[in-house]
Amino acid sequence: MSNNARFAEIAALAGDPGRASMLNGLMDGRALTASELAQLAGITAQSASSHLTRMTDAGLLTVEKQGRHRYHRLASPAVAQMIESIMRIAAPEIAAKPVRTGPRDTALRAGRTCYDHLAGHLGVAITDALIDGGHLELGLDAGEVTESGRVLLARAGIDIEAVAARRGRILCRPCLDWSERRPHLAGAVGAALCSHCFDQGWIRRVAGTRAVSVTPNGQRQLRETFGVILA
Amino acid sequence: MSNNARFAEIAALAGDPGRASMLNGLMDGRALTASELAQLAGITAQSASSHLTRMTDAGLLTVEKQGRHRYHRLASPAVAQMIESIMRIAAPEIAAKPVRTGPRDTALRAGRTCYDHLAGHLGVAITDALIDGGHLELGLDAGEVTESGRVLLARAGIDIEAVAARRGRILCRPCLDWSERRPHLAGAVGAALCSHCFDQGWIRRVAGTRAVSVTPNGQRQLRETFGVILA
DNA sequence: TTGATACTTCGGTCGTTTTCGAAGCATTGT
DNA sequence: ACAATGCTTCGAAAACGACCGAAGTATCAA
Repeated sequence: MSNNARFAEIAALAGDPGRASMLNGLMDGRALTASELAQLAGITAQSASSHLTRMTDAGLLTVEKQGRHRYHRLASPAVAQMIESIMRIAAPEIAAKPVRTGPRDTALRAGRTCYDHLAGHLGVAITDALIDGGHLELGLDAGEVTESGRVLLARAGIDIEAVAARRGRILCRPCLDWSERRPHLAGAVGAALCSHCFDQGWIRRVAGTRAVSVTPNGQRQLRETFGVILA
Repeated sequence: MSNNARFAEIAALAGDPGRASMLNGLMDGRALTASELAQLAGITAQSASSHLTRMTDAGLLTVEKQGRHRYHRLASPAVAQMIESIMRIAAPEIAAKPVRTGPRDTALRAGRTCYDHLAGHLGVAITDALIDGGHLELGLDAGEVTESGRVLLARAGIDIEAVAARRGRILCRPCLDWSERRPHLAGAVGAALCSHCFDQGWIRRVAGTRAVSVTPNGQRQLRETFGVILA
């Protein structure tokens, strides 16, 4: 098949409302069952099954069989990035929201994961705190960790250089998933920060949901390390 | 309309073979007439017209009326990036090609523009030369200009800081358009470099095509400034 | 073994979309 | 004014794909 035909095929897969719902539902990086995805998209299990097969065959999803459940997840970060880039066009009002840089109410009411990094108020609060502290600079479609940010992250135990070496180079970018109306830190650095928070026990998944809760220790650490202020 | 519906609508627009052809045909950043796009996609003018209207309405394209021609171009770099991110999924074998870092044959047979930066052998040769010289580091999905690269570009008259300030921050990334089988420098730095080459008269558009030719002076400058070796 | 749950496959209907011929506008050139 | 060119609108035919009911397979729990 020609490259152009494959291009159209991939885009067409994302271009059905039902499949689009599923893809966006998987944007938090977790694996969902076929039934959950069917319900999410508001279609029957039969239809969902067909859609999921097609998306898996095309390399958009991977599936993991576990008992009588089949867990589906996005096949790669590249797929998540594709979804986000489409969303950027579809919902420009989100992308247009400026990254605020002054101090503000960082109420930490809800946190969630978004593919591989932190989103929700938690994600926004951490991102804001890093920016306020001069550790991070985030533009409309790219970002950079400052020298002080490197020091800070290194002191917290996150090896930016290792992250950079594994991926292409440092990849820092704003994420615009639309449950949050403000950009928050994604990319390799966002992912590293997220897994570090889990590893340190600062945050925990709320069982059965995509939400994360901040542990008491996590609240203290986030405040002391990154200056994240809790409401 | 819900965000999800808009998402699906945008993706579906890219998901038709004819429209996909047109979008990819516009990836070099130039404006093409409706007839040219129709021919490119292999469809009649009527069909093309309908497609172009829809894509323009959806914000994917902008149109400029000039006499009895209507010139269509991608509406924004964000659209180009969306197209590229879809292509990344559709043609993974291109993305998987490693960025070569050793010295090599930098035959400079053909150059073209790709949306807003240089592609073709010219784009690849410049990118390679920058990497070889330690001025640029380019990974799978992000890149960075090194300190020596900043000095080099500044000496050549390209103000990286100004570029960075205009866009979010420095945005350096590999581009994977599929006429070239190797990544080349895109992003804000790639765009700045490209326009600088035009401004300095190092390269010129070949009338009526998307190709650029390197002027004799350009060949000398590129060799002396960036170490680009011409075959 | 029996029944329930999770999911897939089959088959047919129905709505959407793409397509192009034909006709209609607008602009340019003579 | 008239014809030619570039493009759009209209209308109808054809193709495609999404959908769900029904039936089939696999796993789990008694």
